[in-house]
Amino acid sequence: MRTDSRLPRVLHVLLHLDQTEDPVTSDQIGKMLNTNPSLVRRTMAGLREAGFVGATKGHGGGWVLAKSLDSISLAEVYAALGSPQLFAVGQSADAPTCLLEQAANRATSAALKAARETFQEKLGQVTVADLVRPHAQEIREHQEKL
Amino acid sequence: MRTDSRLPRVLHVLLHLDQTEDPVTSDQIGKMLNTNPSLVRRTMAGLREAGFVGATKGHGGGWVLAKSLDSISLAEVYAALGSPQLFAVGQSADAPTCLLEQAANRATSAALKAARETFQEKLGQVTVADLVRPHAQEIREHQEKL
DNA sequence: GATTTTGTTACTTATAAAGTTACATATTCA
DNA sequence: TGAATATGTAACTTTATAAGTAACAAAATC
Repeated sequence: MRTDSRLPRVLHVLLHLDQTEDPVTSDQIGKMLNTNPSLVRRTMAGLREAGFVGATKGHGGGWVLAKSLDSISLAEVYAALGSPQLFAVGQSADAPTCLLEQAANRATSAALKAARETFQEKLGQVTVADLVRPHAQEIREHQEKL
Repeated sequence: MRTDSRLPRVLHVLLHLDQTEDPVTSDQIGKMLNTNPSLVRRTMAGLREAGFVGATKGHGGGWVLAKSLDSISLAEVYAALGSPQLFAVGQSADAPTCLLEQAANRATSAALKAARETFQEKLGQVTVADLVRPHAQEIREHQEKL
């Protein structure tokens, strides 16, 4: 598959939405992301369902933030996108009968699982608001060590 | 892209090669992996170049182990495959000019980088021989904590 | 010299996100 | 009310990459 760039893209959108009071149309967002409005609507749908943004139709309509960015973690954004497949690497078969193949799959899965947990942890430690507050995360991590 | 299953596949092959003295042909391996010999040769090429296996041509030829499996870590196997792209998720663009997009990419990359490090660490802690020695890894990890 | 087997190139297929098109539905404005 | 603006959504095409396939030269064995 092509690399899935939805996570950074919607983060980008959320940060922009935070900079204005007015609704931003899918067309405007599409120009920001260098893509088209239909894809924007499709991608943003998950965020709407999660209650992070609202969309209104008609004149003066568009997308607005429905929640403060400091109350949304990156992990929640990823989940709102449907927790897309994280890895390009995976197991060899679903239910191999060969014990050696099972062992190979177990080892691969164990490493991927650990990596996924790290990914989720990292995303969970950061809010969308943190992204535009450089050093905010470092400070937070420093606090955790005390 | 389709899910890359080369890592578990070659691990599977290495474990099988360890169970016999005789060379195993690409055709036989292909049947094991439910694929064809050409793909086997292409996939195994990296392991040959890394010195993990040897291949001989002609009658009675095929693939043999060239190194003990307890001296090969999973990380080395992964590297021998060319360190294939690990993630299906990635950044939005190569060099965005928008600062907010840069921030979104940084956050995404940071989480992926941490996940990759975990993945590599996990692979580095296990040898191929460990895979068929259940509990061996748990014991090793337990030792590390002392 | 016939057979077997690897090494390698070139091409096709499969998969999932991205991208595109189209249109129904809802809202606003004149 | 009717025109214009937007979303919501379905259907389709494009793109990227591993997997899969075919073909054949080179090398080794019988």
